[in-house]
Amino acid sequence: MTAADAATAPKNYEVLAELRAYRLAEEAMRRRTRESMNMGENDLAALRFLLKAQGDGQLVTPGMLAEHLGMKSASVTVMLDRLTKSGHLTRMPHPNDRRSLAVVATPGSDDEVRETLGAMHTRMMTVARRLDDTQAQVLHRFLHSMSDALDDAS
Amino acid sequence: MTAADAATAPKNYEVLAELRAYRLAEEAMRRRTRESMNMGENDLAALRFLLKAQGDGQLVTPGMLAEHLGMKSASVTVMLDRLTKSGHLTRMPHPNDRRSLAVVATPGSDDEVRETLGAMHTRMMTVARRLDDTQAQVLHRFLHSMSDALDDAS
DNA sequence: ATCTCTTTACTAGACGGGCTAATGATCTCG
DNA sequence: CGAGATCATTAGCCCGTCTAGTAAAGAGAT
Repeated sequence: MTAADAATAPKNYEVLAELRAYRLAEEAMRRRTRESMNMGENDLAALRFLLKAQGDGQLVTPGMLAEHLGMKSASVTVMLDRLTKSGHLTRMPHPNDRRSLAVVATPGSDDEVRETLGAMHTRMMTVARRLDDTQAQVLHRFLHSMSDALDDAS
Repeated sequence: MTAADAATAPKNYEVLAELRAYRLAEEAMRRRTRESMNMGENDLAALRFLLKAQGDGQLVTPGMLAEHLGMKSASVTVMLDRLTKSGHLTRMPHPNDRRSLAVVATPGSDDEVRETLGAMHTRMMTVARRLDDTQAQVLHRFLHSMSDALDDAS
């Protein structure tokens, strides 16, 4: 494959197609994960957000989840019901504000996510670490430019 | 910020974060588009698929849409109802198979999509075209490796 | 030619997951 | 203390998908 690649110089306009292919691969991975864990897009995102915050020793409230996921506080309530019933998290009293509450992930869900996503993340990290400074620079510029191109207030 | 960037060589492990940032930008763009056109994810994807096929002079049937979008034929029927009512497409008799039908986009929807997505696509194309062969090669390898990393049957 | 199997889109009914509006509890500040 | 803001929750709705079942039409065998 590398021999063929070296022979056929990759045309720059093909990069867009490859970027699209990458996006498709990522979406497929997300779908697999969701299906294997029997939960929706937002449920999984909430769990990831929760685990990350928890790892940083931060307290998460339903309101924070609502803001981060871009959904209404009412919908978050129902989502928490769902995730509580499935045993992924627990509602705990908020230490300072008695109106609010602290959302904490159960130990099991922590393991589950790490197990599912950990290996993949390691593989991606490995790819990234192999880059030398020049290559990292190319990617840095490219990704930034592409992000800007998407922002339409360019 | 750009001055700081030039001074601080981008570390390779930051590339993952930048890739993530790109994904977020893309998702945001998609959401904006959907909201500005008042339609869901699949509706828009169907329209894009339809316009592309139509541009290639190809006939599109509901069954093809079902396969491409990964949804059931029944759901496609309802989607077609929706998109027909919103004036984005029309059902026409299939020339050969009287069981089936041809889905065609209305001229207005063609313009609408091109207008919304065209400028952005041009900007992305411009970024891609600026790459020299070496840079294209770096991106080529990186995107492929990342896609592989996601495929978990590495 | 007709009988059978397959394919195609459609209808009906259910469900999941989001939204809005309204409510009760609690905090905050004049 | 009292008025208004803020937090999670509940109730009721809607949208978009799914499964199951149906009618119409093509394809192939005898």
